Amino acid sequence: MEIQLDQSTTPFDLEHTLRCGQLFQWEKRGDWWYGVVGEMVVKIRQINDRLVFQTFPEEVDADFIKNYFRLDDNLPLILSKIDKDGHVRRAIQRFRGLRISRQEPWECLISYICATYKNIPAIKNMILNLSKRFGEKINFNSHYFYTFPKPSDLAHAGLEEIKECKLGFRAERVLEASKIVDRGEFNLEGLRKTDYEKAKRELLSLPGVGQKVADCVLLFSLDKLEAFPVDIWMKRIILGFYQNYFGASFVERVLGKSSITPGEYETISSFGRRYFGEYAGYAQEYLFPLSRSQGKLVALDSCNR
DNA sequence: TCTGGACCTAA
DNA sequence: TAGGTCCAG
Repeated sequence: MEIQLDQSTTPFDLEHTLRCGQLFQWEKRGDWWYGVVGEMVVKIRQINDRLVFQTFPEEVDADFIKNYFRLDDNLPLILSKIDKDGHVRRAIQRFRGLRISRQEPWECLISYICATYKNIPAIKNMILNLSKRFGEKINFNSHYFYTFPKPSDLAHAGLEEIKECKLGFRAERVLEASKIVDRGEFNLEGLRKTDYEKAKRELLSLPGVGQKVADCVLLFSLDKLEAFPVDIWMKRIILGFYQNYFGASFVERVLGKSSITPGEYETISSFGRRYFGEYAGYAQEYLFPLSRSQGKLVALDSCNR
């Protein structure tokens, strides 16, 4: 199947989107990206304005893909709203077409509980291990793929089994969170129509969910585009680019250590929401890849001095 | 509220 | 060290 894009009204860049670090279930083989979305393996590539895709074992319509990649977002409008200064503008020019994806909340929650204190390759590995062990195997194009486990699959697993997926101290948090969701005591999907502040408070009650994980789940799976997750990279970027908006002692103190307190997190995150507005999450998503590019890191370092 | 330290592995 | 969270003091 195919989706015809109009880059002036519906800009989209599959490559930027799948490489930006939000998603952990995608892999490129040759010209094609393969990923697992829900119960489906998705094979997709972009050729200029055409998005070509195939799903297995079932066929899905274009809306499935449009929903997943948030092609319903008015990206030109969003980008114009977050275009507040030269820093974001450079990011926008460089990564134009990058979109936040609309992940399934449960998978997003567990993924980001696992992401604590790990790099992306290790996170991908944990998710793959969990899926291999507790998910369903799908054979497609002579490769095996694995769906993400359901809440009940993890809730009824043993702690040791989960630990064997290389989760380390995250295993207990994943197991406990799974039990709560599996018992029906936490309605993840319901948070979609709850406002940001309240939804965040509720998420924070789950084991393994602190402010950063909560903001990621809200932004990446529950349509809270104002959420502004602050990890160590975003801390460096914001305090590098926008240090004038913070006290000098705050900047020095927070940049000088590896972790931040809840109060410091809130200071930086609420600055992001206030400064960039209702689509702050998109600003975060465009700024984030700057931290992973060598050339820009040098610029960031010099900016800090 | 804030601070320090533990926490599992592996790229 | 790595895309933090949790617990005690």
